Amino acid sequence: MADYKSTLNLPDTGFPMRGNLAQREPERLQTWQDKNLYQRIRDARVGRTRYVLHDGPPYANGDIHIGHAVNKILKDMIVKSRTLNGEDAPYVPGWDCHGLPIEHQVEKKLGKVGVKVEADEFRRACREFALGQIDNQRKDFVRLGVLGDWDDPYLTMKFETEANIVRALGKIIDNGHVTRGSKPVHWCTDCGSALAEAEVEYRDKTSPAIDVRFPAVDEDAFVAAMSLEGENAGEGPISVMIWTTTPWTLPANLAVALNPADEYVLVQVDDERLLLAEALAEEALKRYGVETYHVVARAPGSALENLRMSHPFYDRESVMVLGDYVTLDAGTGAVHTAPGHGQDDFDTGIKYGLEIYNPVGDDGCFLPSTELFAGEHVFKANDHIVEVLKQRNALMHVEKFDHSYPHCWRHKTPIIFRATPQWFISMDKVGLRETAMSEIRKVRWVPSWGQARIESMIENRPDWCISRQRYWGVPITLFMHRETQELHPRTSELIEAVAQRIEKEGIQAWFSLDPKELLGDDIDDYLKVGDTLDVWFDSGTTHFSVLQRDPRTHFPADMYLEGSDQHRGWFHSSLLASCAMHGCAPYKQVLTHGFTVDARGMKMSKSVGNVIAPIKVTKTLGADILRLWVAATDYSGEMSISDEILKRTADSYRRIRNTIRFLLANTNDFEPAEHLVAADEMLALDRWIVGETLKLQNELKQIYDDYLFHIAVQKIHNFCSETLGGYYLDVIKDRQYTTRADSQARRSCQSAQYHITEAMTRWIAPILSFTADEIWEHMPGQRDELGVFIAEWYEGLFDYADDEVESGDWAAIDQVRTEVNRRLEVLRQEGQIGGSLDAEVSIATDQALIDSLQTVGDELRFVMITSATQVKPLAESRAGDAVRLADGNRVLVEAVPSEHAKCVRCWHHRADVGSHADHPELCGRCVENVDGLGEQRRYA
RNA sequence: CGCUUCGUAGCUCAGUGUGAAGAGCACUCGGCUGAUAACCGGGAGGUCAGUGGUUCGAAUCCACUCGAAGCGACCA
Repeated sequence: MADYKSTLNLPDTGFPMRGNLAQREPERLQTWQDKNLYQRIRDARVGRTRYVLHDGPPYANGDIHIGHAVNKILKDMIVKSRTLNGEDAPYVPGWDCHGLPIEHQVEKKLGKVGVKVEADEFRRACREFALGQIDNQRKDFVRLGVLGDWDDPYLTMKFETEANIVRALGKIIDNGHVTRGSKPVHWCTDCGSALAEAEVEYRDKTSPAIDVRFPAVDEDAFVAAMSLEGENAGEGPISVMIWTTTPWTLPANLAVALNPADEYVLVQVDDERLLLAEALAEEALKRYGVETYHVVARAPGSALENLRMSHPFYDRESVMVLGDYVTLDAGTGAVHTAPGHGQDDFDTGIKYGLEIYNPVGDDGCFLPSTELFAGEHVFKANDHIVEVLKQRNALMHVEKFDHSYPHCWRHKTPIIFRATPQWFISMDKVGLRETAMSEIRKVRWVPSWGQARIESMIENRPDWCISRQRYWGVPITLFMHRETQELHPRTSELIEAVAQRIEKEGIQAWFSLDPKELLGDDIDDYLKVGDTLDVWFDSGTTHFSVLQRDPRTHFPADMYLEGSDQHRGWFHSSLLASCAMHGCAPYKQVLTHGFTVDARGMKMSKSVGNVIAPIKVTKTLGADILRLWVAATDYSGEMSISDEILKRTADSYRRIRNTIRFLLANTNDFEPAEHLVAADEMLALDRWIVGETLKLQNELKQIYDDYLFHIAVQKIHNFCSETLGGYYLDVIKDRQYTTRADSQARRSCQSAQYHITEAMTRWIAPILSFTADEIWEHMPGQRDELGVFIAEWYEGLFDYADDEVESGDWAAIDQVRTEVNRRLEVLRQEGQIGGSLDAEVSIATDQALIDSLQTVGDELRFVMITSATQVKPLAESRAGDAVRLADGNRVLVEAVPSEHAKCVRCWHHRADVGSHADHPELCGRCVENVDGLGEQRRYA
């Protein structure tokens, strides 16, 4: 047998089947860095429409986890898809550098400030620590294939940024939003300092639960407010019963709160009358050991507002107030209220104009002015207070009570709520809430429920407390009058003077500042504020410190993109700060992604052991697999990840990779400049596939514009599997391999494959960045060494239009193909044929379909990948066995093994095999292709 | 406990009022050996979380239940 294999044009490529990503991606990263890829993309897009995705700064502490990876990869995909659109989409990464968690880390090493280390040195250590963390995170972000200005990120601790944070505060003060006031904060008496929410953990604690009498000042007023049950209102002193688990807050009591909607009853017990919530009366009285009682009057809580009681052991009054937060879970339905010791109590206090009274000092002991309990530590005072209540006959009952109670996460000791002076950004003083609410409506929220979420938060939130009593933070650079507590009249000017110093020396400039330098003679009257700013203020003002200052960006940003928790975090703080400074939102669009969970939808936690580390994935499967997972997952909800999911992702990666590999292998000898066949000279099927490619490309443009990456992945993958693998590429193999290398028949399908490769490589570039860049190097033709990332959407595709074979005809042919395959499978199972070329088929169908099938004439057999294909009217066959297709046509496929000899070259079974003396094993077509001018094809 | 979001084949996702629920992957059976640790074909697989309702008709709208996640509350 002659060797005809060498006369075939078989696929050949240096593009490997397996990506070996874990090993080869780092090498590719190095080349990107060597050629300064990011900067050169910037240069290439100068003057184009700019699209600024402003990076939400991750906190500079700890290794990156899968959530970081999702966030950065999504950002990168958006930036790259905008670049693909031809836009100038810079990416300036950032880090959030100040704040508590870093202080904790440094404290672990150096010890507490003021004890083992001076504040100045401590801050230096914090700065150094943050820098190390940034380097560590940066290398991991880069490894994920995220392109950005990694050499010059923005850091909230850069001197310049620190100065601008201070200026931002100045601007908000100038605009009249900043106020000073008291606020109850979590206070650890062991730390001697306020705790952030994150430092609080809830643990079980046993407390004394006491029921206390609050005697009515004016009994008649009570009776008058209520409706009588019987003939009279009973007799004896009236007491409102309260229940509390924190006796030590009673010295600060100023009110008793009732639920306005609940029903309260006045109960006659022996010779006194008690006020209780009706729903809790029986249980409470049982607790007091009361057996006989009767209700003498009742009223809803709302009727009792503003009535007055005597404080149980002080000579002052306590007022009846109303609060929706009062519940009937436990107690008496009447809540002892100390505005200085609780959030609800504080809010109520503000509402009723009560003093925010706090008799407790920093050390957790009652202030010297506190009657009866001066100097006692609050928790130790509990017993004393119970004792006093007993003496005054105010105590009705006492028992042990187990409940969950806030504790300091470091000391594991119970903490207290305590009002302290703080700085606030007022929500309503100058209409900040209103501005923010109206700005929210101008922003595009993706998904749309993000809007409702942030609206409800802005609507309900209290004033923003921006002061912290910390070391590692941007200082609140204010001078306050010692007597009047007023800000210095030259505050604006002073802030700018301080900012200029911070610009040169960092925040330490403020802490080291001798106020005299700035204040001169005012020094005696003014106090230098020692508080630092809430870290959310740092990141919340990056629209000012970065977007408005950095020439690489602009304000407002086109996009903020973070996890859904940031509606309370960065989206929120940025909106408020921007509205307070500029009166508008800092972003045009906000995109939210969900959290990563495991295969069962459970959140990842170290203790459960279901954590997947992104860097581990890059080291095993490669960053492109992780990127593909991010892209393929619908980020609007929870994002599941597990080993199986990653394995499936790797499978679908291989499908895409191999499809492109085949395209490259088939165009190995193709030089577009020389061989590209003009559209109107290409075969119909080849023009058709280019048209399909264009259709998909147009869909993808829209899909990328809508940030629906998971839809893009589905479509691209489906295109590879179905349209290409299962149809087009399968059909053209014969022509690709067997026609003459330089024939129009072959160059035509190579041209189509070339167009597809050009287009598809760009499609996947935002997602499979490493792979797309690798493909680019193997693609035919001369191309830019900057690779795929500089490319814009491929313009070489064209619509399909044909007078003979219409688009609908191809669709019809494809439908029939499925029926042919079904029939061939039966023969195969019966052992009658192996490959489909062993068979000859006969298609009996309705006239409409016959017309479609015959548009491609004899070449139908190539489309069906059979040795012979015949079409005939259904009437000439057993019409009853026909199946009905989706379009209504009936079709019956008959198939038999071909009786003809098999051509050793093209494997078709043809009658003319052996008819040529020089090539006894070949069919006529192959003889023509080997020795003659080559066969002509028109359609397929 | 409250608010918000989500729950479609083993996996990732389409479908959001009307033809008997779709795709790819995985699985399974088979083919090819000229994409070969690749490729092609056939097949099986779902009471659309559950229950009840609105409707001629619901995976799709409403209510409740269960499960998950985020945020908040955990308080007297």
